[in-house]
Amino acid sequence: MTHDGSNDNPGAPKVPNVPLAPNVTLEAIARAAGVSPSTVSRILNGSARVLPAKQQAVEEAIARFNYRPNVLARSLASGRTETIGVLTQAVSSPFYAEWLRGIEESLSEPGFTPIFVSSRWNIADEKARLEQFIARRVDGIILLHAQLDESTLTDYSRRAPMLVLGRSVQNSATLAGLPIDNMQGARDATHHLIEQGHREIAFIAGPASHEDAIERLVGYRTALEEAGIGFDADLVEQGDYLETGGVAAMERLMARHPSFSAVFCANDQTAYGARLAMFRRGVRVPDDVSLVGFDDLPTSSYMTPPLTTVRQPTYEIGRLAAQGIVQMIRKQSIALSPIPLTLVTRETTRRITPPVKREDTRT
Amino acid sequence: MTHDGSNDNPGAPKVPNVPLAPNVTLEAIARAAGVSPSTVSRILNGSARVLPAKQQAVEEAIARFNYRPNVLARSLASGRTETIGVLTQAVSSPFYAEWLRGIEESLSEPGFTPIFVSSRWNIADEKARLEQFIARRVDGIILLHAQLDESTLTDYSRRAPMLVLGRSVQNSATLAGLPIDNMQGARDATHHLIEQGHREIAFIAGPASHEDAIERLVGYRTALEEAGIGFDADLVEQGDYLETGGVAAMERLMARHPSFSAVFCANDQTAYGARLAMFRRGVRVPDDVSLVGFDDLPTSSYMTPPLTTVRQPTYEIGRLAAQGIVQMIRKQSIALSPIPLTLVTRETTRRITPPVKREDTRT
DNA sequence: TTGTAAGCGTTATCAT
DNA sequence: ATGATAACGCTTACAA
Repeated sequence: MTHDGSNDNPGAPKVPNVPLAPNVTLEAIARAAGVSPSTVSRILNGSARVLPAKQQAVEEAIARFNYRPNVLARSLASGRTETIGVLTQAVSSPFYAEWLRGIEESLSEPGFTPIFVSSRWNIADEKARLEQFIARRVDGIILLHAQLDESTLTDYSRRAPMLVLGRSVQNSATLAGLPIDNMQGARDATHHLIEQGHREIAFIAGPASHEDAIERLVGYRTALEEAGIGFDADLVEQGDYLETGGVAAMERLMARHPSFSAVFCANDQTAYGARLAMFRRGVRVPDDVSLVGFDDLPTSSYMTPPLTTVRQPTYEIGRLAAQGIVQMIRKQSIALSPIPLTLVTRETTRRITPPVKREDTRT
Repeated sequence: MTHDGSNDNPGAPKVPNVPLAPNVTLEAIARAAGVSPSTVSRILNGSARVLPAKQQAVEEAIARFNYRPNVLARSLASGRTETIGVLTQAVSSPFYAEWLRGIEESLSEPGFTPIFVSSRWNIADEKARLEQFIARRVDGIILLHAQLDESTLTDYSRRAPMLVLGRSVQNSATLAGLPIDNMQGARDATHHLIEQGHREIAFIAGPASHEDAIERLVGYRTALEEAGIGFDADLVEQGDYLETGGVAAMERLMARHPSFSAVFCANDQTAYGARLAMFRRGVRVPDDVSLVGFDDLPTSSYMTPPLTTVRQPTYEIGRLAAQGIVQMIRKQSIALSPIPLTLVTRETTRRITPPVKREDTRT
C-alpha cells in the first residue's frame, strides 16, 4: 500500500482494474491513435463524420488510457458549462428536497448538471452564492424562494437566465417567475373547514417576511370573509414555518383562546408542532380539534392520523422549473402559468355535527 | 430602476446596482488599471505584495466593471478546482439532508464548493456520477453509502481522494471510510427494550443489500442472545427502509404473530410506516406495543408520541467528512474512529410490568 | 515589486 | 474528412 507505480517485479500478478492515469489529455489520445486533436474532439462531440478506421483507433485509445475529457477546458473553450446553479434556502429542508429531485431528474435529460447551494435564509449569503454562480459561469440559475429584491435579480439575470420559484417577478427574456397559487390553496383549506361546520378556526402563520406566508394568510381571511365569518385577530398566532414555532404558537393559542375547533397551519412543519402541543395537552385530533397543514411533505401522510393538507406538486414543480430554464437558455419563449394547489383530505379534520359550539345551546 | 450605466447627468444620484457586464476579463481589468495581468492575478489571490497605489487602481477597476474571475479558467490554469463531489443515493431523502448540511457548512470555511449529485440507489448511475466527478476534476469525493465494490472505488480514488461514509473500506492515503457503529446502536436499542421487560421483540429489517441494514440486524440478534432470549426468525419481517415497507411489514407481522410486545425498526421511516399500520388497527403505542426506530430524523421528535430511536449525529458526521476530505486533499494524515450512536429515549416505549406474558400465568 | 510569456486542455475557424 | 492554429481566461515560472 505504500509502494506504487514502477513495479520492477515481472512476476507480479496483473492488477485487474486498469489504473486511471492522472492526466491523460486529448492530445495524448490523438498521438496514440495517430490522428490530430481535432479529430478526437470531433469524435468526442459527434460534431462531424470521421473515417470508421480512425474512429475506432481513437475509441480504443480512449478505452486503453481510460481517458475522460476535462470539462473545465471544454467549457472554457466552448463558452458553455452545461451547468445550472440552483439556489435553495436550505438544502436540508424536507420541503426543498422534492424540488431538488424534480430539478435533478429533469435536468439530466438535456445533459445539464445542477449545482445545489443554499443560502440558509441569509440574504447576504444569497447574494454571495449568486456571485459564485456567475464566477462558475453557469448557463442558467434556478432560485427557490429568492429574498433579494427584484432589481438585483434583474441585474444578475443579465449574466445568466434566471427562473424564480414561488415568487412573482416582472417576466422578461432572462428573468421569469413560476408563481404558486398559495392564496387559492389556503382559501380552499379554510373553506373545507368551514364546510365541515367549523366557525372558530385558528391560524398559525408563517414568517411575515415570506411572500407565500402572507398569501396563505390572505387566503385564510378571504375564505372566512366569503363565508361571512368575521376575521378574528385573536385566532391568529405567529409561527416560523418550523416545528418549534408550531408548538409554541399552539401553546399560546390554547392558553389564550381555548374555544377554537380547528387550526389551519401555514405549513406542514408547523402542523407537526401544533399536533404535538395538542397531544401533550390531551387534545385529540380530530375529535377535539381539526388540523390542516400546507405543503404535503412526504411524511405528512404517515402522521397519526394522516394529515389533511394542501398539496404542492413539488416534484412536478421542480421538473417544470428545470424544463423552463433549459428553454430560456435555448432562447425559446416559455409560458409559465401559476401552479394550482389541491387540498388532500386525510384524517385530521372532521365534521362538527352540532354546527357550532356557540349555537349549541340554542339548538 | 430602468436606466443604468453611463450616466451623463452629474447631479443625478449614483445608481446602486452596477450592471454586470458580460465577459469582463482579467486582462480588461489590467488595462483599465494600467497594470499587467499578473499583477491583477496577484491581487486577486493575495499571492504577492503589490504597491498600494496599484492595488487600489485594480480594486477600483474591479468594482467599476463588476468583474468576477472565471472559475473555469482559474481551475484549468491552476489545476485546482476547489470543488468536492458529493454523491448521495437520494438528494431528497430526509436522511441525507442533514449530512449534506454538515458537509456544505464545513466545506465553505476552507473555501471548497460541494457538488451534490445522486445516484438513486442505482449502481450504474453511481459509476456514471463518479466519472462525471473525474471529468469535472473535483479535488476530492465524498460518498454517502457507496454500492460499488471496493476495488472500483480504489481505482477512482487514484484520481481524487475519496471518503466513504457509512461503509468500511481498506484505508489508504486516498481512500478512507468513516464507519458508523450500527451494530452497537441496534444492540443498545434492543437491550433497552429487553430491560423494559419485553421478550417478544419483533424486528423490521432494512434491505439486505445494505451493509448497515445487516449490521442493525446483527445488533438486534446480539442483544437478544446476550439476554438469553432465543432469536426467532418468525419475529423478523423484511422492510425496505421506506414508510410503505414499514406499513406492509407491520401488517404481515400483526397477521402472523400478534403476540409481540415491542417492535424495533431498522430505520425511522420504517417506524413511521409501522406506527401508521398499528394506528389503523387500533394498536396503541406504547400502551399495547413499544416502538423503536433508528436514525433520529428531524421529524421523529414530532411524531405522536415522539419516537424513541437511535440517534445518528448526521450533521456532525457531515462535518467530519468534510474536514476529513480536505485533510486528505492537503495530504495530511487523518484518523477516523467509528462514530458511536446513542439511544434517544422518548415516548414510544414503556416498561412491561408483569415481565413477560408467557410467565404471567406462573407468577 | 512587476511584467512577459508559456502553458492548462479543450473547441472552433480556417484551410486543405 | 482532416489537420493547423488561434482562441478561451486565467496562473505561474522566469526575467527584469
